[in-house]
Amino acid sequence: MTTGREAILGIMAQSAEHLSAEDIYIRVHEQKPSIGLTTVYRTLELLVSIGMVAKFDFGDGRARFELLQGPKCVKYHHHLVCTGCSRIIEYSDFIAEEISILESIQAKLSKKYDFVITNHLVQYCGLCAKCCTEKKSGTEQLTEDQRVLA
Amino acid sequence: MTTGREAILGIMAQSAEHLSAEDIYIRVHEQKPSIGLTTVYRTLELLVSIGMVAKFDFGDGRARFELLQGPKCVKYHHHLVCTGCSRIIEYSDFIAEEISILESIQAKLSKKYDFVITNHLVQYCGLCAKCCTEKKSGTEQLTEDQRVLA
DNA sequence: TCGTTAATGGTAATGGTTGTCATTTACATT
DNA sequence: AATGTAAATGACAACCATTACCATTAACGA
Repeated sequence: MTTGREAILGIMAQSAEHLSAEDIYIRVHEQKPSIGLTTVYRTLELLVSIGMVAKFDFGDGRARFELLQGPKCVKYHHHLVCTGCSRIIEYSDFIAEEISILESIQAKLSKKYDFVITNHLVQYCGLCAKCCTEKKSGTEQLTEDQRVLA
Repeated sequence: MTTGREAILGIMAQSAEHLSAEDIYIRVHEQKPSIGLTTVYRTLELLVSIGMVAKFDFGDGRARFELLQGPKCVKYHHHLVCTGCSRIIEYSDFIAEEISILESIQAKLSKKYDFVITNHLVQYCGLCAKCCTEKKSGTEQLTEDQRVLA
C-alpha cells in the first residue's frame, strides 16, 4: 500500500547511510509532519519482513536500516565497526573476493540446515586510529586485568 | 581482579552457547547468590573491552556474549540466524574456506582504514524450515504488499 | 457517495541496559 | 594481624529504543 510509506521509502532511497528509526522519522517528519514514529517502526518492520530492507545492529543500542532494492543500492553489506566510537565504514573494495566464497557457503548451509537464507552480514570489529590511541594512554590497568584474568 | 568475576568467567567457560546477560546472571546467581545483575553487566563490559568476550546481537532485543579465550573456545563465530524464531546455529563446517579469505581482507582493511581489528562476525540471516512453512500459509498479503511496493 | 478494512498517531507500557551512590571488599602497607 | 585507600559491588532508579493499545482516519471497491 502507500502514502507515508512512499515517503519513508523515498528517504531511504536518497540516503545511502545506515539510518536509525529515529533518523528516518526526523527526515520524514520534515516533509510530512503528519507521520508518527510508530508508523515508521511499523513500515520498517514490514519492509524488513518482505526483504526490501535490511536491519543491522552495530552495538550502539539502536537498530539501523538500509534499503536492499532499487537503484544505487548495494547488494552486499560488509561493515567495519569501531567498538570505541561506533563509527561505521561500509567498504566496497575487497568485496569481490568474498562474494564467491560466501555464496558457495550460503548454498551449502541452506541445503544442510534447510534454511531459506535471505541475506548475509560481514562485520569486522575493532578500534579506529583515534579510539586506539585514546585507549593506550591511561589504561595500563586493563592489560593488568587481562593478565590477572588470563 | 577477581571474585564474582571468576564465577562469571567460569559460567561462560562451561556453556558454549550464546548467553544473554540475564542467562549468565541466573546461572551465576545459583552458585553465588550475592552477585547482582549490575555486576554481571559491568564484568561483561570489561571482558568485551579487553577482547576476552565477544558481544553479539541477533535481533531479539538482547545482547549475547561468548568467551573468546581459553580451552574449548572457538576462535571464529559464524552464525546462521532464523529471523522468524531467533534460533541461532553456529556452524563450524565450511569455515576453513572462509577463514583465509576473511583474514586477508581483514589485513587489507586494517591497513587501509587504520583500524585495529579484534574480531569479525559472519551472519547468514533467513528462515528455518519451520518458520518458512508458517510464513507461506496465511501471508498472501505480504507478497501482495511486495508487489505493490516493488 | 458510502462502507468496510487496513493504516495511522498519540500515548502508555515494556524491557534491556546504564547511572547513581552508599557500602563492602581486596590488596598493599605497617 | 590491623589499617587505609581505591576499586568493586548491589540495590534501586533512570534511560531509552521499541512495542502494545486504541480510538481515529484514510484508502479503495462497490
